[in-house]
Amino acid sequence: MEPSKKQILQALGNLVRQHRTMLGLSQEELGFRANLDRTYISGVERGIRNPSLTALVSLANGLGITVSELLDGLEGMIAKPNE
Amino acid sequence: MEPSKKQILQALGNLVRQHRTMLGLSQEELGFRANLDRTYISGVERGIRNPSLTALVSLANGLGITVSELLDGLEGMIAKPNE
DNA sequence: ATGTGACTTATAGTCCGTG
DNA sequence: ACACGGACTATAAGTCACA
Repeated sequence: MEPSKKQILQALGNLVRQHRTMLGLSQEELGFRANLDRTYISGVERGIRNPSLTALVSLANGLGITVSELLDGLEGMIAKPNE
Repeated sequence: MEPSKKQILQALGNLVRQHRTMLGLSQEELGFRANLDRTYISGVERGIRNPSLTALVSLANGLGITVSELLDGLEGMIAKPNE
């Protein structure tokens, strides 16, 4: 089964928020570190933004991790009804 | 030092091509598996496309790996003049 | 089988605000 | 500190014909 776009983006949002709060950062602070707009971070965490690879690298950078680390476990976070 | 957009996209292109050829797939076959146009795959491998997260997931899917696995080592592939 | 240029439509990403 | 919206510009998505 192909994961839906919505599922993918929500999984990303959860991962970003998880990492951000683990570091005790505000969305604003992460935005500053990642060179991305505050409202954009908000959109990513809410699962309504679909960042480009370069934006993902910026995000990971702001979180002090690699993009591979940021996305680790993403597919596993997607609910699989029956498999 | 912040990696440039060009460096990031070329690193991705190398990774995709690496994985694809390792599987003995043509761009066309990968395109079919990933539900992406053949010429889009070509653009990604040449580093002139900046795929969204959802496109990256499609690509990884077509390669039979996770998006984290696909992007593993990306930052390390970027030349670091002096560090 | 692939590289490439061109093209239209969708959306990434920014900036201004509000509660 | 964050969710959310409107409006905007830059760029990604997706496809095509041709070398």
